[in-house]
Amino acid sequence: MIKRMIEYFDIGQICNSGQCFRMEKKDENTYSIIALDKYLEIRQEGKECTFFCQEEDFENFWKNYFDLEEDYGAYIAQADPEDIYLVNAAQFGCGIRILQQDLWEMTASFLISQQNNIQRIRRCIRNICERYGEERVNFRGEQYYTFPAPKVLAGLHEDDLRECNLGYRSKYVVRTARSIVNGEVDFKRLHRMEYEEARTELLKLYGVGKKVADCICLFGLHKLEAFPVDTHILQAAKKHYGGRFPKEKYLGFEGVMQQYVFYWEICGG
DNA sequence: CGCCAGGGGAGCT
DNA sequence: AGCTCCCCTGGC
Repeated sequence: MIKRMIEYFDIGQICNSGQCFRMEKKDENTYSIIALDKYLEIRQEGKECTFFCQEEDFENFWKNYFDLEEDYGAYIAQADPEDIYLVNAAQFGCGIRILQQDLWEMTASFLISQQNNIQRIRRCIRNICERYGEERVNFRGEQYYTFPAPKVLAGLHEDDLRECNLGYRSKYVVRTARSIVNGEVDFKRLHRMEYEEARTELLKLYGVGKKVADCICLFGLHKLEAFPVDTHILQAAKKHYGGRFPKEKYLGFEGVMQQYVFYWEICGG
């Protein structure tokens, strides 16, 4: 059990920000998270966070996962003070962090996300994990499941994933898994690429367009300059910016600002 | 029952 | 860059 006082961290906001589909609210102050083969519970009261895990896992994994070394207050402070909308949005979502999640899981998750709502995305992913992931047991003695590796999903038929409620998106996931297994796209090399190059590489995957590629860059490769444009961001841009968000003001951390706008649009107002 | 929207994408012009 | 068509579920 690890206790820390953390600034600009709100596990509830992170859970609702739509970047992680394997985080659940257990009760008012407690959330559970599954990442790789690890299970964590966090309790938060104000700035005081309790991580229910071993010191070693916290230092070697979760600290990085939650991007705790990064100063998000510094990002928020750079919001243009004349941009009242953005200043308010950043304040409203000031506890959000860009999680450092698994590249393959993010790729599959955001393939599933298209023309889909967050609740059903969660259910799709839970179905896939329960059916094709590996079983583990948490510290409470409860079972949980890992996200299946590319080679597992590559061996499936499209209809197998339709049974997981993916609908027409199942062919995207199966074909992409095969592209990774047969080496058409080298996932290990993506981590060493700059944003633009990684994005171009991801766009080669069947079912990955600009929006999904940027989500993968932001959440799976931690490229903070990636700025996914979806329907909500587009609506906000029309309402408040005459059509296009001024992301050139935020070079290098465009994606952080995107999250504040997105979170405001789905949870604010 | 029909309609429509949910963090789009492919394929074409 | 903009258009059409594609296409699955759940809510109304």
